[in-house]
Amino acid sequence: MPELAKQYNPKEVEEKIYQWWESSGFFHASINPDKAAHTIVIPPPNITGILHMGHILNNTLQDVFTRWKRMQGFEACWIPGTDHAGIATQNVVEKALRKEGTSLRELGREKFIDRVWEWKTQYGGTINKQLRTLGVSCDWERERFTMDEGLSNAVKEVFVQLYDKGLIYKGKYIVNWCPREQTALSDDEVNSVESIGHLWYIKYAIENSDEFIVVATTRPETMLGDTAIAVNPKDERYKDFVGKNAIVPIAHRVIPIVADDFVDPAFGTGAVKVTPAHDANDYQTGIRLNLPQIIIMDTSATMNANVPAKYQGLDRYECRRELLRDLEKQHLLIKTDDHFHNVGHCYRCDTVIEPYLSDQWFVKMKPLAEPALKAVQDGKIKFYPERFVKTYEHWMTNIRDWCISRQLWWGHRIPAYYLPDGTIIVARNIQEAGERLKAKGSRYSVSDLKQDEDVLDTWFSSWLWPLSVHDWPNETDDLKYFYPTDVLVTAPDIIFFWVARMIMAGLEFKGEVPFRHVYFTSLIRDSSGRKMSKSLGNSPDPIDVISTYGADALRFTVLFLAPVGQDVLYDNDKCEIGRNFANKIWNAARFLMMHRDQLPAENELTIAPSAASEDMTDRWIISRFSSTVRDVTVAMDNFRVNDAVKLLYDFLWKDFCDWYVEFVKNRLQETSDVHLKRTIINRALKIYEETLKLLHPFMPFVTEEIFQHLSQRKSSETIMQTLMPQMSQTESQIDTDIERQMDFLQNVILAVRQIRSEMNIPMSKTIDFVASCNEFEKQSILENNRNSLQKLLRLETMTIGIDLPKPGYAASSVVKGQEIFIPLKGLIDTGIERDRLQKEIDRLEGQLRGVMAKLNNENFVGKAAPDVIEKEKNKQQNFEQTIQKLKVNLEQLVG
RNA sequence: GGGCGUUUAGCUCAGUUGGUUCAGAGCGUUCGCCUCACACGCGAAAGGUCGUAGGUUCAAGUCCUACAACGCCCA
Repeated sequence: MPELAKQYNPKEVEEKIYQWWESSGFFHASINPDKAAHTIVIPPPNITGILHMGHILNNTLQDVFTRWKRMQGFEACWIPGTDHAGIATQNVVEKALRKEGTSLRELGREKFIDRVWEWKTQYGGTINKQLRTLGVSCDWERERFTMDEGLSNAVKEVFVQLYDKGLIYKGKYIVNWCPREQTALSDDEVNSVESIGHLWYIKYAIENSDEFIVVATTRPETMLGDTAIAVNPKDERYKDFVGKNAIVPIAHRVIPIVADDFVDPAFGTGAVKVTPAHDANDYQTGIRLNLPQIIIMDTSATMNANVPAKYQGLDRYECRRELLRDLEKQHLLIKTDDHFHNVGHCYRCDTVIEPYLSDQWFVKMKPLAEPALKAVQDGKIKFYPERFVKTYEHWMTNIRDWCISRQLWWGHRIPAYYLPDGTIIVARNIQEAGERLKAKGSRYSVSDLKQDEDVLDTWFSSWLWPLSVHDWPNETDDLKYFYPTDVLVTAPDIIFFWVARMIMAGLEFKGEVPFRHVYFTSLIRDSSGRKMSKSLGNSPDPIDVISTYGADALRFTVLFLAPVGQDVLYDNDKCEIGRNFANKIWNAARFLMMHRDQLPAENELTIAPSAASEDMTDRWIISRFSSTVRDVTVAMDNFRVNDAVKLLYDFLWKDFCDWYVEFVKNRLQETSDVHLKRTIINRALKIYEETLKLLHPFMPFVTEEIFQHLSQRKSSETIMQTLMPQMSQTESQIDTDIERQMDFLQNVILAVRQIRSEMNIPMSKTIDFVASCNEFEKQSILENNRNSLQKLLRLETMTIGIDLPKPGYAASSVVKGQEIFIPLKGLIDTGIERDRLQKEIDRLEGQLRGVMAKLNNENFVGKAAPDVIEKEKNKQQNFEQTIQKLKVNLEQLVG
């Protein structure tokens, strides 16, 4: 077997291993009646997207869950894929067309869509290639795309079902309009950003009078579409105005002054202009009061023919400037205040949203939301962290209808057909539309039908993802076996966009929740707590990080830094945590294998370690290992990945390397019996290999690489398909007695090291050791580990006994009631030792005071649980005895 | 304005049902080590009134109330 390099080098192993895994089909899951399924569907990234730090955490977690369950004996299936990202993708391709000097209108719908598909095959899905460098164990054979045929069928099916049930309707409605993307957006696709703007106070003349009424507005250009002025009915200032008419300045249109409760008398002047076609609130008022709706802009927010000629063709902001200038000239602009308000921006291109009146399709959400809310409240779906239930409840109880039409070409075309008379036929395809037409007894024929030009919101396909990846509405075997999924791992910012809607879809269309657990990931921020963003340039490229530190290091580090529900302050330097740990694991293997390979390779020497050859440290490490298996399993069952990672880190680094391996070294030196040597090393290797399995889901590459080196493997043998150590089988090996004994031994060693360090006794100088015990058990623990103590502490002589006489001039320590002395031979400054002892006495006396305060308190003795009182009494005794011993030692040092 | 979260060592954060020598870890700092797996390492140390003020309790980092600061979501 080739010797391992001194340092672990991820570059040499990761790509090679991944290719082997993937080409061997280790990631593939298929229906297996002997196993329970564990399914995860990936939150499909956008096909235009590239990997960023957020994906790293999210996908590492999904991989950890998948690998963990796979090694627990589940048929673990992780389904990858991408979504078609209507707006983003259309933008990218349009940009390319512009460069070529053409446009989508010039190409026409069909050719444009061909172009998008072409683009998709050539450039799309970069992210899935990048994800492989992270080591993800997705079943790539099952990769899906939201525009695939199967998924399109699901979309059409759902649209028709909901329409037939009356849950989809078309209506003229005020929507969030992005003038740049030229499409409607749903409420969730609008980011509201607090901005500094102005409040302009404008005078409107009262018809047939010299009076004026002053209104305040943040968007003066919309006055050209005003159809009323509204005041609060209780507002005394304007009582006399209600019922009169005002004249819109510039436009010279006569509009009524009306009373409506929604007007806040404290805002501005208490009189507001009403523009039903360009403001969501005004729209509602307009409906209530039956006001006309005047659309004054076209779809790119350019002023249209409904405004005075002077302003026609101007952009909304140019128009605003022009208009304000004109108002000022006419002395109609009274004042301008600075004003903070929230302005909606497009989540894709950040353009300011224009509320716009247009024909759109909507889903009625209330009937869908009710069962979805209940499923979470009843615990059929659990959220981690749990607090997101509140966020979910709030949104679900205040839900508004979902605008699902988008004025784009790239996406699922709305399966609605129009007759020349405006009748709408909704159908899965044109044939079905024809049948439905015939069933209606219409005088028209199929050739008269014209399909809706618009497409559906991308989320209208994403919300079906857990179903549609298995070709629902077909009741496929895969669907039966793999649905519902087990865990959804996602960022909390899409809880409304996606999580809530998937729950609705699962319940509505399949009658079953789509997943049982939802794990909301942390947000990755930079080291000063700012969100990572392209414009700030504070977002490291994960591919660079992986090539610098290794995928395992990055994975381990983000998990190590990411407790449930807390944001992660990330910096590339922090990857040293993971890199150093990978190297530590590597070197532990290197040590064990070097020793094993030094031994003659006789058959009889490969025998398994037996219980008879175990010493205390063996039993201790087995116990610690078993505790670790239990604690990690419990942590994983509760989705506390961060805990699991820390437990493994501590076990491997501290218990295994710092302590156990050190003892193993001494035991190997101590004996010349190769048989025994082999037994010792094999046992250590066995425990190490089992630990590697526990660690594999978190650091797949380094664990696989070492696993392959540990022994001769068959060509298809991979750690990822081994069975994880099971808590049920190891739990009985937890031995608190042994852990207690080992704790004593460790504390003796720590005490002597402390003396060495504080007395400045270098390791090159040997020292004498005297242990005066008052318990036979502790005496024999020391006796049984004479050799290890001697080597670890570099001891010249060792004297161990019961109630030994104190050496005259010695540093001392009390460990669990047992006295340890290091004779100083007069060479060392006793002042340091005196200070050290005094400090320890002071500390213990402080503790003792605390204990005594409790024990002297009648209330405590009267009310606390008996076992708690007992413990306090024990503490008192221990403290008193230890202090007593330390004091005697201190006095001796003075004398 | 409504909701949610955070506040513990210089920094980043654990601390799950109130009670174990409970005040912890990693990084950083200081001191000592090239100890034959690892300097991406080994050994040791210093460092905190647990945001503030009340309350509940025999007992509060932990539970309750108010307040403050910071952050996120919604309006």
